[in-house]
Amino acid sequence: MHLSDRQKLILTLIIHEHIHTAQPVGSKTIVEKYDLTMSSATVRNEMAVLTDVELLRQPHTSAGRVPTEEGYRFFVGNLIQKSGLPTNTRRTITHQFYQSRQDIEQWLKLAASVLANQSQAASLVTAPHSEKAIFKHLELIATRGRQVLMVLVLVGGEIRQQFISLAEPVPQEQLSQIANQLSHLCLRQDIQGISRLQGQLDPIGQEILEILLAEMSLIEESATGEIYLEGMTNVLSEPEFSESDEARQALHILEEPSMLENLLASTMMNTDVGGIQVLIGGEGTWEELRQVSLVLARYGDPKTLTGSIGVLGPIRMPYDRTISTVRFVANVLSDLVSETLAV
Amino acid sequence: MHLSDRQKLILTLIIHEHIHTAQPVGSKTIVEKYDLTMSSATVRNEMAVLTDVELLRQPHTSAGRVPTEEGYRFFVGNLIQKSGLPTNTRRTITHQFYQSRQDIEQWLKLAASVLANQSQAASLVTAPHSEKAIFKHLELIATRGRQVLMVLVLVGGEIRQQFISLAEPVPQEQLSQIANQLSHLCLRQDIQGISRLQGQLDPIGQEILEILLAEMSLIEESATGEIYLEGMTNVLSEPEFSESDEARQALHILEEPSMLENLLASTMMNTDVGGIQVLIGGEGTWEELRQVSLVLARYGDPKTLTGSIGVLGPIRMPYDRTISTVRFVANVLSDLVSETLAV
DNA sequence: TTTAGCACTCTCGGCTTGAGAGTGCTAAAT
DNA sequence: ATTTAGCACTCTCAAGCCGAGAGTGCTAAA
Repeated sequence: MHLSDRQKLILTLIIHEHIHTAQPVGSKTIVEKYDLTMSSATVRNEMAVLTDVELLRQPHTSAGRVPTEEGYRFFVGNLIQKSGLPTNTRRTITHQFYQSRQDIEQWLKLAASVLANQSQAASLVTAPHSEKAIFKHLELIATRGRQVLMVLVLVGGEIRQQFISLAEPVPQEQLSQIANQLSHLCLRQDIQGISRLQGQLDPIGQEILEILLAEMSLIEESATGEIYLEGMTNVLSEPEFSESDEARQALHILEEPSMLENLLASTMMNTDVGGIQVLIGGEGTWEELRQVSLVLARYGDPKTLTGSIGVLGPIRMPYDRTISTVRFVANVLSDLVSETLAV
Repeated sequence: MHLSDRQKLILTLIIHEHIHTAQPVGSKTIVEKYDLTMSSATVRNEMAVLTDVELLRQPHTSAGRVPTEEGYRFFVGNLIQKSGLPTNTRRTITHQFYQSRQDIEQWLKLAASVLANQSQAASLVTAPHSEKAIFKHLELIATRGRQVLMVLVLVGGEIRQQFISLAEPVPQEQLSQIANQLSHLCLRQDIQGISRLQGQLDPIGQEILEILLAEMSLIEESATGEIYLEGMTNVLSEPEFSESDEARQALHILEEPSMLENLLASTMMNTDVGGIQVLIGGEGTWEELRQVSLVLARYGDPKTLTGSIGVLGPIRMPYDRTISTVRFVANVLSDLVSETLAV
């Protein structure tokens, strides 16, 4: 299907208008609001055509037109390349990142917060995560009796801490020594490498080694890192969600880590770092997302550590703005991650 | 104000009924539903009295009665002592905790999840936090160039990790040595104690000491630990929130950490561990909470480490059930925390 | 090809109306 | 002195009706 320039213009204007009135838009409205040189009748004819090819829809005979999901997709398709963020917005955002604490967790929270505020919608950010767990460093800290705090650092910077309970109390001295020994033996090894050490250590070392291995497989198995959400309430203030049930279902997906991981896994599979995915109205697959759209991106270092960020808002969200924000924040995070965390 | 037993009964029944119909309840209804031995006229007379003392309210002349906030308070007051959780529910919950990973973070997430599911409302859990930061252990892990990962453990078990950037690159060997030295020097010291070490160390040690101090004051300043939320969407499915704005405002408070910390600080001040606070309809102070109630509890070790947990639901929530759940989960957490984290 | 004009359709808010729910009062019954 | 039956009264709510307004599609002229 190919559209004339005029048809594209009209489609764009209708979407644009609908996005911030949340109302069906009529022929007269756009002629007047945008000072078109043609008459409303002409617009009406074009609108009829656009309705035929299912880019527009009329809720009822005598209402204006509303974009269909296909319409939004067309619109977004034309949009996804260009669209930059205003320089001062970029500056504000960058500034916030560089004056926050130099800490990956802070950055991720900040990213979630920036996305939520800029887009006035719900945002999600997953911590960078690598598919392959490679050992970097281990610490053991005695707490009380047999309880020991284990801190495991992976190449790339993922950190897990966990309280473990040993078979018998071990003094801090000895723990440090074991940690040191293991740190050296395991450095830059993956799970296979480390499991080869089994049986070569004293009993306590062996005990810890097993816990270590269990933890590392756990990390490899999980599909994403920690998930940060923000701005759920923003979505609720959109007029189309005053009958809250539609919004509830969508937000519920965000709240349920397993569902969200699924969604991200299946969506981001074929998206590389720097790329943007726009999911409009659930794309026929995700029933619960029928009334919302998702703008998603990957960030990080393609081969090693990646995470996802995204925004969930009403279908009639300001895509240009949202896409550029998401893309920009993804880039900022990519930079920060590769600066700080790389081996 | 003192009520006759019959009045109490009627009040209780009305609240009970209203809680699961979400409708005003009339005299005839309760006589029939609860097989009362008196007639509806009698009930009506009593209802008139209860309305006079503002425990009940009628939305309009010819509707049934609805409890006022005061009414709920009276009801909850009679309730707060007793109310135990069914044994099998207790078992289910305990079971979940003991089969989860032995990790404070997991426990807190689990607590949030249990509360949200059991009460079908929104839950909040703050990580245990002590007002006084006491040093336990320090680790420094080289990552790349001047970037160093610092892991700080406090007595009580709070852990902070942070990437720091030193003036010049330092090899892991030396970092370990510094960490060791500092760990010994600072053991069980508070901020004052540690600041006395200033100037007695080599330049790198000094640099790290300062970051350490900054971090510790940051911890002391913050009012709560990490906050975990869950089940926000549960609240949205309540009928009174189909006009979503009321719910939005309340959920917004949960989403905004500063507001929530405020709320917790001012509410929990005079609640000791094991105690329960029930905030009904914002108690006149919290405008945004007018339409909701909060059931809050403290857990942890009174003198050292405490955190808060709570449930936010519609005013007409099943208080008995919610209170016992919150109390039970608080106790479980207290046990786990004191078992694991104590010095 | 575009546009003016017009008849037509459909929604939406306002209004009315009747049914139903629930009350409060009064007078009789216990 | 309570309790209860009876009844008139009040108010909401859903349904139906109406007219205004918005917007369309078609036709015929420019």
